[in-house]
Amino acid sequence: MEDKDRAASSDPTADAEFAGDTSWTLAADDSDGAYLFPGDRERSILREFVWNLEPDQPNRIGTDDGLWKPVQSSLTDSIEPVAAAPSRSNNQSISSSSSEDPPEKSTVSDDKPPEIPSKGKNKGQKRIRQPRFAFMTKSEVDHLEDGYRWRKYGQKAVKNSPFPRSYYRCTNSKCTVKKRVERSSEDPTIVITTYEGQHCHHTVGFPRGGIISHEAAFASQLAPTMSQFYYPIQLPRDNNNNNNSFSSISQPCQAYDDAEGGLSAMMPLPADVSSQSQPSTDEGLLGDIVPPGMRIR
DNA sequence: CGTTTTTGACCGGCGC
DNA sequence: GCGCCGGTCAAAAACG
Repeated sequence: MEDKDRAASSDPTADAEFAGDTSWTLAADDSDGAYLFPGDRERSILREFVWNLEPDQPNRIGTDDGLWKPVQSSLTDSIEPVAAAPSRSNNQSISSSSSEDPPEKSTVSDDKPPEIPSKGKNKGQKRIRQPRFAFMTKSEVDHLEDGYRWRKYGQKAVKNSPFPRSYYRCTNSKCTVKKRVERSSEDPTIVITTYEGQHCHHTVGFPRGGIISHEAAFASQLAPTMSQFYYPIQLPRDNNNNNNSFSSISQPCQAYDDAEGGLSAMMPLPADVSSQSQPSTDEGLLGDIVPPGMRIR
């Protein structure tokens, strides 16, 4: 059916040089101000990925020079990650619900009765999305290196976009973090990366330097704290941004309270990361990372 | 040979 | 109820 998928998934290896030209924009939940995007499509994409982005946010600031500016959403202090589930009627907070599955994702290994031909995953069990956030990266490389290892588990054609969307899962068997990557249909040089969940383990390290990347920090710490970490200056609403809310959404692979480390295996806090990761020479990984609004090139 | 990617099918939610 | 669409599964292929 969906054979349009394989459309033009740009060869990542082709233009490695372009990887140096990488700037990014973050879309977090409104707790720090939402970064809006040049096109409605991207905006809608990110609205879906991100909690609480106003549906009708009128103040989209997409300047001609391509500068995307942080916009204060009208949602002043609803940093509740509860709204992660878009428009569902369930009002339970995601606090302790680790989305779809029990840790091991119960692959086929378990007890899959042969009489169930379909992928009868936990039926009736409503999927509760984990906290997500997305950010945009100007890069020719689709899948940016972030210090974690990902396995691709799916690719779908995106409606109204020539570019497919790729789905990745953290290869750590105990980690349920997912990531999806797609290109902006309006600006093919922009990669929209969305993380869902939080890592409960360290990065595998980088080939050069072993620096924890910004993206990794994104993935593990999620929007509120992270954005504070990255744009301490740009955030006008820092006082509103009580990071306490973060604690409620950061669940380091809860349910994995095993020897692997649990909390102890968590990523360092962004503050720590900040002090040790100035990826000045990592152009091959995430490229030059600049704060939103400081687009390079 | 183990791991990852590819890819068609399936499933569930949502809008009409 | 039906169709669309996003997300996931899983077998097969590709890769190292």
